[in-house]
Amino acid sequence: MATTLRDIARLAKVSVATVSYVLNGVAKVSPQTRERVLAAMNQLNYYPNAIAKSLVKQRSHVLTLFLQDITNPFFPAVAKAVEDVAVRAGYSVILYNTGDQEEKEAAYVQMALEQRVAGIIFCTVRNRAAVQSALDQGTPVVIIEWPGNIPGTDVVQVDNVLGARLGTEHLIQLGHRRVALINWVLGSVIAGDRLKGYKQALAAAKIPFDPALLATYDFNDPDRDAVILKLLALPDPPTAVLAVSDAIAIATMRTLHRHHRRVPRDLSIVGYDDTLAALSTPQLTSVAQPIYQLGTTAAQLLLDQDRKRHPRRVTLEPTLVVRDSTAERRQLRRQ
Amino acid sequence: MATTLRDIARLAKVSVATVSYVLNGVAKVSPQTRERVLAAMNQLNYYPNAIAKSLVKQRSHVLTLFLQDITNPFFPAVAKAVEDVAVRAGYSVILYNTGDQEEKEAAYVQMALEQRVAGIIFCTVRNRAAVQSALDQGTPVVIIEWPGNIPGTDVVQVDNVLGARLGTEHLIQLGHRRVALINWVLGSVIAGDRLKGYKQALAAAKIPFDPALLATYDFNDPDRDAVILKLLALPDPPTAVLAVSDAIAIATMRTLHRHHRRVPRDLSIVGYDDTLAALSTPQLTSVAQPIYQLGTTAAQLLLDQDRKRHPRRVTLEPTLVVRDSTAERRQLRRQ
DNA sequence: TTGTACGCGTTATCAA
DNA sequence: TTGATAACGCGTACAA
Repeated sequence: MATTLRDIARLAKVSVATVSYVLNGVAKVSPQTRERVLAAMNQLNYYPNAIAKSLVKQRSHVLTLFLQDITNPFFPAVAKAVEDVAVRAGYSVILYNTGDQEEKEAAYVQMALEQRVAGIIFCTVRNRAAVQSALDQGTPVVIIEWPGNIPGTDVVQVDNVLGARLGTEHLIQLGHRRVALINWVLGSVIAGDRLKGYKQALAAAKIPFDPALLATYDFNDPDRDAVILKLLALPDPPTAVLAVSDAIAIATMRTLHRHHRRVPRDLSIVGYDDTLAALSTPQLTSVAQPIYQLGTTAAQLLLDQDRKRHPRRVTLEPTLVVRDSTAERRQLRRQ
Repeated sequence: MATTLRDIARLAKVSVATVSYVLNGVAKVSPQTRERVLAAMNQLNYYPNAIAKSLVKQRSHVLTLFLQDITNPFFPAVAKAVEDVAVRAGYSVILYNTGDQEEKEAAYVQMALEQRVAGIIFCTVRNRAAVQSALDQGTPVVIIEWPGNIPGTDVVQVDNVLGARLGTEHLIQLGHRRVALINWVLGSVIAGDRLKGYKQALAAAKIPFDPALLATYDFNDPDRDAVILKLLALPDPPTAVLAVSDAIAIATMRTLHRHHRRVPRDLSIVGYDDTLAALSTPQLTSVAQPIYQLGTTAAQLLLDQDRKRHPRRVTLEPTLVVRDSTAERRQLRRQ
């Protein structure tokens, strides 16, 4: 059996209250008793029982991080960041992979609430009701990258319009006028914002927007490479591509390779996220998201919530990392 | 305030004990009272308090996973696997990144023990004392990939001798006789086992072992590429390379590329782990580790420990995944 | 089948 | 500066 405050009290010939005082430094304790208590704790190899503490405080020293899938290269850095901040404040972090499934989200929120966790960070959510049930139960919530508004939650996000604009502008500055955008299936706010940034860059350079240069990539589609071939088959094909993730960019490069287009000689490519960018050959130019900072900010907001009660929204800025997958547009032929 | 058993008991006009019974299905409760209680629970939007439950049971429904760095592509799959098994059994998973630092390991073990976690999985450990303190406190421990013996712990590992042998044999079968091994700094049991497997494959093919073909790669060394150039500068240079991780293989490929060696035309390369292998160009042939299975097995062992009390050791087998980075040895010149 | 009462290890509120 | 003691929410002998 683990030793308890009572055991120490007995050994040190004081009351449990006194032991608790020296443990938490909350009340004045005379140096002599303090010493006696510390000695007893040492002798009995005492570990405080966080559970009992939590029962009194009605909150455990545990944060919860919800994400879609830790196996997706975007998330590990978030998890690391949250843990770094949490641990420094004496909190542990529980991780839940929701797989973007509403039922799992609901079930895991339920588990988290039963544990009386000190707060929840959603890095990805679909189930608004689940979020709401956490708020109803009084658990602080921070949401990462969810542009929808849920009153009572803090939000941390990255400026997606700016990111897409940066990537597109870079290509335009290299002389490209036919820039394709390979996006996710439209519908999400993020995909919409990326498109918006892309259009802004075109407009600023007075390049007309051509819907034919818009493609939609879906990893679940067995015929997913068709959209890329379709771009290549255009009468006036793109000389550059902005992909909305490094994974898509790499998949695109592979398809291009198979069809004897060379990067960046024949086509320039910009990725997004800067997670896999350094691994590919050639190394990808990519729009870097401040992923780690996303996590630390979220954790800080969460741990702060008691003090400042108003919902807050923090927007971080992406940056462009130039590597080897982008180059000046080749002049094809003199006219 | 959250609603408690007492609130429900009051509303349903029964005792708290009865409410507890229907909650856990432990004693016979008449259908009528059962219904009344469930209705009351529903009406009051009751969340069981896992903390109070844990205090009684002296164990929380939380597992702990220690790993070096979730940002390293080996670990996310382990984390996912552990979580999948844990959640199915009603457990949550706390994650700690130790960064391979003994002090952090000790501090996090302390935190875990204070939380009275139901068990700890170490996927990476340096600090034997920390492990021991967990065992002393009666917390079940499973260790992944640690060949050292700590009595009282279960161990899950992958056969590293076999893995290195598979990779080397593949290259030998392709006609290569000069196969380099790019290993970590020697000293760890894993590095030793990989070397052993490499030697076994050479011996089986009656190829003499040449220490000049052994290299040590260290990502922290600013001059880390020198070891590769040294291999290339040998009088009789290797035509194939086995690297002990995909990351090293990719770094090697990049260096080769810079020095105008083409893969697999001039050199064949085999990676290890099969984590990044599919991302590179050309895609890497790699020794695949059953990473996910490593995690599920560890979690199952942990959740089982109460029943079977004897320490167990499970060894899983790696497999070879052939892709585009290996090819038959070119006949350089007819003699 | 149901109720009473105690214990789990702390913190916190009083008194002393 | 210390000590008794009542919570905290739940499980569970034991009694009814």
